[in-house]
Amino acid sequence: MDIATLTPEAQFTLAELEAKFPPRTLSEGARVTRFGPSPTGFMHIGGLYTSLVSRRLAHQSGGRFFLRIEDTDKKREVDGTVGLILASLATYGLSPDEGEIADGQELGDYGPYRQSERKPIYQSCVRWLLEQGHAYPCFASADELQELRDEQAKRKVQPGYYGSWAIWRDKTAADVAAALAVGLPFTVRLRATGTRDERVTLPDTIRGDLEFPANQTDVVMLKADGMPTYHLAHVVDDHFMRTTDVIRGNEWLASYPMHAQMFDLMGWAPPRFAHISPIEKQDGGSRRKLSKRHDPEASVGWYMEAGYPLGAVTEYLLNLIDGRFEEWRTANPGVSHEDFKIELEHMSRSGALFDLAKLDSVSRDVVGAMSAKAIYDAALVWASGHHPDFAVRFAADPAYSQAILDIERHGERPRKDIVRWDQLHTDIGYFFDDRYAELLGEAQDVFKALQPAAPQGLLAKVAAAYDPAKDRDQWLEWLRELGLEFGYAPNAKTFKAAPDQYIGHFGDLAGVLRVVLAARRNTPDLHEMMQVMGKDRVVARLSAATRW
RNA sequence: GGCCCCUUCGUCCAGUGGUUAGGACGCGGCCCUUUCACGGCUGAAACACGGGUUCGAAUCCCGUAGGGGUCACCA
Repeated sequence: MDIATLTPEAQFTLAELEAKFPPRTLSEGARVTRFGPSPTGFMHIGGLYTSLVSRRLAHQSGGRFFLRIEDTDKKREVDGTVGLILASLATYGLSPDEGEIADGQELGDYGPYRQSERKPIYQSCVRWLLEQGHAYPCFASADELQELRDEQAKRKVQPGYYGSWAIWRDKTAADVAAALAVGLPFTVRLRATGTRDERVTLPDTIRGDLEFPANQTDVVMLKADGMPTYHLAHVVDDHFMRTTDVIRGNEWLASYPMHAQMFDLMGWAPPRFAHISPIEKQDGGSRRKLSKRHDPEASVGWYMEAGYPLGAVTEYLLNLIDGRFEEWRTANPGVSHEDFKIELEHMSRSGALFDLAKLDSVSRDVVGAMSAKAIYDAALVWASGHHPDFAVRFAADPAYSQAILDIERHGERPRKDIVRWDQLHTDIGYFFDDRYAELLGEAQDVFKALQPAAPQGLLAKVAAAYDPAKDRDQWLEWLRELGLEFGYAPNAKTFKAAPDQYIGHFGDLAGVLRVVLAARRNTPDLHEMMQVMGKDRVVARLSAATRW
């Protein structure tokens, strides 16, 4: 049998490949990690999660994090996905050190970083395995394989291509030559070496030692189109790309024995493995993986659209990765989350349930720690892409917009009322005159509902006497006295003690001013709000309201 | 079904033989207060179950149950 015809694209000897992709020269303890998405349409939050773990681990150890596009299944590939993956990673500050960084542009010496462009490498390795007798061609058709499985199901034996079920495993060279001669399509399979009672141990960084039966399945390594399966590609790539730590989803746990066997047959030392549990979602009585079909929040794009601050998503994920993050964050407020060192050993073995309420809470804290300028910049970027109307208003007067965001945000206990950028246009819209005008009708209804606790005369007086130079306490005191003249109790307690002697209390008065100035009853501190609005705007709104 | 993984408040984590089982989010109450937000105090809320081992078990062992994964020429 002519092995060369089975691997037509093989070009290298193993020694040549070793020389081409030499071990990396990195400091002791440096980890090389990777993210290997397949471009099938979107970027899953789990991919961001895994990338975050991998990149952190590499960088905090002085190593490297690379991106490898696992596009060996051309049928499933969706155009544009690579761009989406690159953009998602970049957005969250997770761009790789190596690999594809832009359309057609690659960084690093261990490429190409698209598996579809590495066929010669895979086939070279397979050729070697064929030569050693560790692999063989299989001409079984899809139908034949199906019959095999049906038969196995009928006899209630392990399904799969193994042992005596592996019909092409021990065919003669003549049989192979004959099949080849009639142009039958074929795959190349591993000649499994595992015996019945043999066990293999996986020293998992997160889970500790795990034991499995040794692999006995003659798994496909090369598909009929000459592309590698995940199994072969993983082994070959992580060897020649010199990965030290494979961090992947726990759905790969079961196939570890195959991988271990392939590393062994190739004569390579396997990397360290860490199998992480996927983020799950409550579904009725049970939990399941976040799915693209049913859960919009499974997509990284969802968080971008919803206007979650980038740091909020990252910090929430960091919480799931390492429970000590929260404690660290409390002890180090305002410090970049980049400074937190994760430890795989602290990752939970069970899958975490995605909790939106917790994300929101983390987001509140993240935004709370941001400066008005930082919030402005981030929110404007978001608005430009997702809420153009607001973006225009917001960008018109940056100083004004930032002053708005700075209200009650500069002290020891900043406001924590912002969760996502998309709430901004409703929360602070009234500061902008055009938006305020739109809200006026509703505000007047509320105002009227407040009658008789809304004396226009009082508004006129406030407008006439408004002096921005007065500090908060002075102004409040002044207003309190004015309110008293108009029948407002100085505080709720006094009012409650004698409700029939007053038309309301100071809080009601403040409420009236809020409705007039902001077209809503919930606003930040009145005094500070008025300061930011400026005297002209305040007086104009108050004066106009005397005619409501 | 075989193999494998997982199991502490609703959720995310602490806890590695002796704790009133701790924190965070969420929820309730109280306080602060010009509304909202913040903040403070406080409450309800968990060791899946059954056997062992031990003076003593959330912690160790064995079962059981439940959940999840995997058994493709998909990754």
